[in-house]
Amino acid sequence: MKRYIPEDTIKRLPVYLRNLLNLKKEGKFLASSKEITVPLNIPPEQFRKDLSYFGQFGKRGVGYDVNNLINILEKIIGIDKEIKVILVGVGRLGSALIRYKGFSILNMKIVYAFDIDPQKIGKIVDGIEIKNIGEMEEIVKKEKIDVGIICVPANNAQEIANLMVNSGIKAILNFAPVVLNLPKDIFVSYVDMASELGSLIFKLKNL
Amino acid sequence: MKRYIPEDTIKRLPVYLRNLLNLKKEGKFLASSKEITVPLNIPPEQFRKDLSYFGQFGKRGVGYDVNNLINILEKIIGIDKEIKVILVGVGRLGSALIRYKGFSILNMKIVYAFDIDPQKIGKIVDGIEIKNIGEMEEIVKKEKIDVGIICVPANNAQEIANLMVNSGIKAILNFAPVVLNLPKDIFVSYVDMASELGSLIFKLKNL
DNA sequence: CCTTGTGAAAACTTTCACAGCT
DNA sequence: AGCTGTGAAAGTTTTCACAAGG
Repeated sequence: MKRYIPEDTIKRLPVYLRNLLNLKKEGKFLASSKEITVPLNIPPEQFRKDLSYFGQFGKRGVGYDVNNLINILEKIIGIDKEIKVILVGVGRLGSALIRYKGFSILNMKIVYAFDIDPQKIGKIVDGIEIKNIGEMEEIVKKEKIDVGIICVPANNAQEIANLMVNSGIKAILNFAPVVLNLPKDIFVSYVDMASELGSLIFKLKNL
Repeated sequence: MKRYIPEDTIKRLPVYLRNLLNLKKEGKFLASSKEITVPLNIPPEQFRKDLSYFGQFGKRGVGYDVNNLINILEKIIGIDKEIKVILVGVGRLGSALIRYKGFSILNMKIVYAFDIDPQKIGKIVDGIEIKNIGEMEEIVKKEKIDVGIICVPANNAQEIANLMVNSGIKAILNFAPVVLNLPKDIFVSYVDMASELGSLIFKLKNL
């Protein structure tokens, strides 16, 4: 399967965007590929090549209009309008994510949170009422939400993922340390903190 | 710079290990590369190739001894003995990580946590006393700890990273959404949840 | 006949180097 | 003169396909 856009390019787009938002906050209106990428430890030609998959957005001899490029990247990524996200599993990690401010910078917002524990249901976390997992399907369908975050323990993650797919969720960010088995039209990403730390220790010990 | 072990191979090692630990718990003593990798959505030849960078651990026509391979992978990764880790920034996310059970499966343990907020210093989270960041250097040096997790806000992350490096930390897992500028003998990994979610949304909207 | 281990080929990604516009 | 945009080259990773061993 030949892909138009390299996977690694896709991963860098939100990083570029966040950095451009920082430049904007610093009052920059114009920036060269070098200025944009040096603080990211990415070579400028990587940035230019990445952008080239989508069009030509700079001015030769000049650089990039910061505000314009922010708008363009938001459109490319698909976050020019706020994206609604649901979260399932309001444990320690889940509630930390609900309160995490980093999502809103990229125009993404956790709008509903669900749990199975009656002790948690009804409580408010950062303005979000925790709802019974049984209500998820109806809400997701009614609100046409297609992005979900899984924060339940590993042994419940597959079950929750199935429920999400049945409800119409099309993209899942999974924090449970388990690989999910899903239809191939569903997009999944994994945040695997223990593996990440393990890889780091490997490098420390071996390289 | 030619590399012995591909970066992606390194990332998969802890994943293999965790899956083998699951197989062991299920009572499996022997497993083929196929049995090991199918639940991970990884082709069996990838697994065999990955292992081949380190040696020959299977029996042709038979498969792999689960317990033996667990020991081997733990040694390869460098977690055959428990690895001590420190954490800085005991906010919502930081305390969730202190309580996270997923690290111990891979023999890693957060043994000290630090913060700058006097309100937090002295409190106990999951058996770990939160200490003043000023005590970090001495403790890290005395205990010869070389892995640290950064969970502070983006604007403090570089400062904490510098402090870690001065204290002798050699590997950093950074949860702050900012790229760190560090000496090149320091290993860094990033867990960038918002970017991960952003990439997922890109795929959803574009692919 | 099953499954591993691995060179070689294919696929993919980054880096180079320079043409082209301002 | 300076910076972008991009084919082509170099580098890296995955997949193929099969020899070798139980």
